[in-house]
Amino acid sequence: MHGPKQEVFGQLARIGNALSSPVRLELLELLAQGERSVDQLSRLTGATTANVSQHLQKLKQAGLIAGRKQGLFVFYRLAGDDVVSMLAAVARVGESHLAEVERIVRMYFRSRDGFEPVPAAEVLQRARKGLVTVLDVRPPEEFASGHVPGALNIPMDQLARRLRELPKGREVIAYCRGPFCLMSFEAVELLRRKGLEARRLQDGMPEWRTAGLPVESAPR
Amino acid sequence: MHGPKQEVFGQLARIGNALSSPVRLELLELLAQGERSVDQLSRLTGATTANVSQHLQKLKQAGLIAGRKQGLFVFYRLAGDDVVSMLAAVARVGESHLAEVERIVRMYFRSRDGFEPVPAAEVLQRARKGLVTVLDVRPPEEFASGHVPGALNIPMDQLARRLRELPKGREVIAYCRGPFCLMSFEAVELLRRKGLEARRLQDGMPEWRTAGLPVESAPR
DNA sequence: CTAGTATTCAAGCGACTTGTTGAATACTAG
DNA sequence: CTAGTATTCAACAAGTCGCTTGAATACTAG
Repeated sequence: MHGPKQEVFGQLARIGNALSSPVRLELLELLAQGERSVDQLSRLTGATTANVSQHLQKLKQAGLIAGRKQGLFVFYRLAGDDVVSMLAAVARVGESHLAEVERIVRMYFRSRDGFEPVPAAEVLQRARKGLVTVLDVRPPEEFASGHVPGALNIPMDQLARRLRELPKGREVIAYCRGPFCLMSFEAVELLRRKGLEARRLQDGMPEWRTAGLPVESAPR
Repeated sequence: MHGPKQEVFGQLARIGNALSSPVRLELLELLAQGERSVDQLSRLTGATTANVSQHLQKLKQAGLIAGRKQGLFVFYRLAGDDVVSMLAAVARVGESHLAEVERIVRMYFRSRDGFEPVPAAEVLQRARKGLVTVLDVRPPEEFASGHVPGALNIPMDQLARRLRELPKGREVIAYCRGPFCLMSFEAVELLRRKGLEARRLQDGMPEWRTAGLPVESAPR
């Protein structure tokens, strides 16, 4: 049993294979924020450099990421926006058909934020009118790689002591890396405890970008 | 390094794992046509029953398929339309970023059909006006599970001797299982050799259904 | 050139995956 | 009940995967 169809499926199986490790999924989530070098990724995930390198090779062979060498560093990035869409599709299937995912989401994520997340289009509209403060709680390098126009960047681990930087009396819309990134949930929880009005943006930066919405980035 | 995010990624990795075997991808393609029993699948793929059963278990654990027991048979089906969308997303990534897939598609698929495939919306419109004949070249059971309204079913292996059943002077739009199913390509090639005007429908039945277009199915 | 650093390569080992085989289970027909 | 069939389970060998370790490569700084 072999033919062109089987050959194509054999190739597509390599993509599946690339997606079959939690470590690689995390690497993809990080790369979806912007390009990163091997040891940045190594530090962010806690894995050894060699190990991260091997995982990146595998992702590269599956066509999901591409590398760019600059001096001593190799900067990896997602191969295209379609990769983000694919990951979103996988996440959607997981959320609707894997009981375990549903359970974790309900337990750790939804419990922190009783409110519905705000759709991207609505946020864009209200931000343009100056009605809300958009808050990006990711690390500065990720913010620099691209963020919602006009967003304020206060990394999650500094939010508690930098609350005064937030304009008074305006609702805050927080976002971070994506649907499984806890930071924006934590941000909303913290802000509400401090008496501010806060909600989460639906999904994170990669999805915003893929939806074709405007992205602002810091000059290199 | 572990937390809710890692747990979710661990679960999603099971979906990746399920997609990491060509055999399982083929099973999913077949199940996307409609529900099937284990030994139907075994015969269609040529693998042993036990082997197919094991693969189905894995797909089930990943939440991609669900089984329904009826008498002696267990009929498996896709867990939902989002699974079809996910597979389409994977295929799109493969086609745009894996050189090997591009090569195979160009070599075996595109070479048979120099014409652009027809988008689903256009086919529906023209079929309703009676301007084209929609031809389903899949096996009868798959046709019975759901087909384009008004389509004619002539399985590929019978097409050569049943050409007369096609209405004269009308363009034929052929379709089959999906983008990597050769049958509709072969059908178009055959029809054109015989002097008929023929083109392929963009994608196959599962994508048509998922796009929310009307589906007709035979009474049980 | 040399020293230093980011990345990749290579080897090793335990754990897991794949397909096969043969038996066990679950159901229908009679 | 018995016979027969669809499916699943269990055990096996061959192969692959995943992480670690230590060395090799490729580049910059000086």
